[in-house]
Amino acid sequence: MDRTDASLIALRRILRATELYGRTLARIAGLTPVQIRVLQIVQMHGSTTPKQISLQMGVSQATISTLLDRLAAKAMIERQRSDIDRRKTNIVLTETGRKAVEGAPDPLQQKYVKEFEALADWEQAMIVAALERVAAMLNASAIDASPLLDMGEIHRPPAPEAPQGEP
Amino acid sequence: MDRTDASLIALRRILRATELYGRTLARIAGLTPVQIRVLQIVQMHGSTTPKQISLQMGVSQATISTLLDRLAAKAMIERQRSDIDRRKTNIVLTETGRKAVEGAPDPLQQKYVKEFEALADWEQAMIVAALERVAAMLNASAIDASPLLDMGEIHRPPAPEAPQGEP
DNA sequence: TTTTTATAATTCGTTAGCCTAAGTATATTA
DNA sequence: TAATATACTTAGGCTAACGAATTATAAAAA
Repeated sequence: MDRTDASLIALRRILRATELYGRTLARIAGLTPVQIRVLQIVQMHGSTTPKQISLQMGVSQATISTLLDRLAAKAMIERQRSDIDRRKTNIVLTETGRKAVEGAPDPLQQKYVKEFEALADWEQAMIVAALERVAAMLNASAIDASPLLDMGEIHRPPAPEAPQGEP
Repeated sequence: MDRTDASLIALRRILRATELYGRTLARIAGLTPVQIRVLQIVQMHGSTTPKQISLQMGVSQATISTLLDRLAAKAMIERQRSDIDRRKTNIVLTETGRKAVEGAPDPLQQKYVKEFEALADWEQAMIVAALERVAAMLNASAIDASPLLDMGEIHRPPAPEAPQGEP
């Protein structure tokens, strides 16, 4: 079989696995995959604005707005009007939200990390190199990658109280 | 940085890139990503049933039913009651549908193939090996891979008229 | 053969996610 | 100060997904 095909097939299997598994896990957590993602983003910043979230997720501000409505209704997040620039709203996790996001297993994390860490050193290195190559190829055009870089650092210590963007 | 983190970050970038890019391309084609996926599945089988499609996509039959409604409304597919088992409905592409799915660039294919094929031989081999390893790790539990394997074979010749499943 | 159970597909009602357009409040700049 | 830009929300409309109920048909059991 052609190598291009082989790589595409593997990629598709990866996409499919994460998608299906993400749905399942989200149901368990009582949240949707997207909602979990929002919570994760908020947590990793400690505090963010809707604008920031929408940029990071690649959806419109309006979408985030309603999404935040739902999360607020579940008491997962709180909106706090910024004092510096009163157009802005700081989004922070509530205690409930913090617990939810920490309890909610990350689709990738959960299923993958354990096995990855059991691999031989050279194999880990190879996989990282290959994945990064692929990501670079897919990202080659215009899609901004930097905000996502943060998303890996999930075992970062709980975010501090101090909101960012308002030094 | 930790290698596990590095691999997770790369994976996430891959997921994000395909998701965002898929949306864009779908809009161009006048179809949603999911609709394109359904058309691809139908094309590759030549003819399938809603049940089959739902299994392959991992969604419920009900979802497929409404999805097919929309595709039928756009004259992309046709429903044909099976003569063998009259509970079943065979889904076939119309001429319009065939053109749409062949014209609609596959999100992954389009963006990725060109660069992949420009890589050195050893690098291609390494990437395939790594991706397959990752896919295997993510799939470790029971998600069937076989139907998906087909999805890579997109440059297969146009499906024949003869419906499958009804020899 | 008749009854029961299983399967395939659809319909209905609901929820989530996403978009665009329009509106409000606040900043910035000319 | 007036014009413009930015941040967010609201409203309306679509797609996608689900579970439950329904209909038609097939297969198995009595």
